[in-house]
Amino acid sequence: MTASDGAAPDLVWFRHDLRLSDHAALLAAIRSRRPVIPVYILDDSAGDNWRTGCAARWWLHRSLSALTAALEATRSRLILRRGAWDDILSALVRETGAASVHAGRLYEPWADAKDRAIAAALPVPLHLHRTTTLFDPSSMRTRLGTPFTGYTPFVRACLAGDTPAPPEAPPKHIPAPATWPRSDTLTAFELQPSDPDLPRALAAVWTPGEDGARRRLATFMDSALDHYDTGRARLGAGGTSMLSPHLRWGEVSPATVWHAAATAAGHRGPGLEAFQKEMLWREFAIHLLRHHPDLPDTPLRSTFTRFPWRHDPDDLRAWQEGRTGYPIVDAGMRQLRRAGWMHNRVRMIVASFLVKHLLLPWQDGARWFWERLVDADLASNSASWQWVVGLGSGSAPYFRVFNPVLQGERFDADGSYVRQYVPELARLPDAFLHRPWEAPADVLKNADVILGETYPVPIVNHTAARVRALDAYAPFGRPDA
DNA sequence: TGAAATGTTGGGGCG
DNA sequence: ACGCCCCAACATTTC
Repeated sequence: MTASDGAAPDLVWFRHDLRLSDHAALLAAIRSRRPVIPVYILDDSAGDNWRTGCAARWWLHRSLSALTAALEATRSRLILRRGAWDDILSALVRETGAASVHAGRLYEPWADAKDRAIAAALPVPLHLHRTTTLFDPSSMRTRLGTPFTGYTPFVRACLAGDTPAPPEAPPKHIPAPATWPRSDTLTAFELQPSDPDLPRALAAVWTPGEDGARRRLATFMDSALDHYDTGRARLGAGGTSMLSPHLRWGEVSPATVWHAAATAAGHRGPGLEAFQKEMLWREFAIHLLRHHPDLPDTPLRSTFTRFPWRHDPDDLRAWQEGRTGYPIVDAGMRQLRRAGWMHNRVRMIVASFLVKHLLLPWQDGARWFWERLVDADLASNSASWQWVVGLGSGSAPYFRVFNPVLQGERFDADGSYVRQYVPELARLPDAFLHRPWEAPADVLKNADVILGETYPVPIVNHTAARVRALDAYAPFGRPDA
């Protein structure tokens, strides 16, 4: 028997912070010197109409499994429950006689009201901690006291303030309660995708959980960080950190990543600076969502609610399934389906293609990404789509239309990315890989490509689509006009 | 974190 | 030697 046995426990409610290291809520509970009961509650109604997508649910399943194992290694447990957050928490407090609840704060539009309601309903205090961001997205303000609208001033403010606090080590010991409440099984969460092939494809790329995150971070530090400023343009694996899903689920804290990078980059070079600025895009998106609750659905420029989006289910489906006839677009969309992830450069290319070449609503693209990305995050996803359409201040101007051929040739010059995800084009020579419709008949024949049969003819002509997009967007003008 | 059209410059071929 | 044209390379502007 330890001193803590029999005392009222604290609940540590895990949400978007599925880790033991640098976890402010967990550490606060341990410092209270009470027994700790770690809890995860699956509430499918919590995200309003943004229920966790299928790829992200796969990730969550694996991450919860990893967190359970990590807690059991410290002789603790993870209590799983399915149901409404407030109901389950009230029940758990009642069952366990908990003295308080500690959790990481969320910044989604619905989170505040929900947490306030929970706090009001609970007979014990709900303590919220910052576990998912480097800076506090609520308190950051311009000199005028207004929220930031542009990325650059936001970055200046981040870098002018105190550097993020260094991460804290994981607890060596998590005091256990005398008795554990009952737990659902992970299987009962029904997080596995209906497509039986998806888990194998995802598992080939990803290792969800804190250990997987730590390995991914270490690999990135060793191999790519120093040249990140130029190397991230490479579309094949190895140029980027691929930490986004680990950060999304909080398997590693942003402070851990930030400080690891700053320490590992032996010389403070452009690689480190570029990487930290990417992390600040993530913070900026959270800041934006914090102050624009309708960011996921509603254009930041209200005039765009009247934009004449086309409605063409066939074109939308061709885009989703990666058969637009533009190899770089199709490669990206197929990487999304197979790996639950896409290189950021390609996200911009395919997004531009949807909203410019096809004139289809960005909300449809955002929804598809939401369903298919393992790193699907409401803030980053929404902000990025708005950025591509040209809706935020400082975002892409309306006349910026990516040419998928030039982008492919510039960033996938050796064709390895397209060949990996569009294997039916693999035997085309580099000169025609990104423009198969221009290949002479004998070149196509030698590569076993039959346009319109083994690979689609482009669903739109680039030049015509570009003109159409410029005509459609011009009346809506510049983003900051 | 564009692309395409248009403008400018300078070298080389050629009559 | 000269003017002319072509065109690549680069810069500027326009969408």
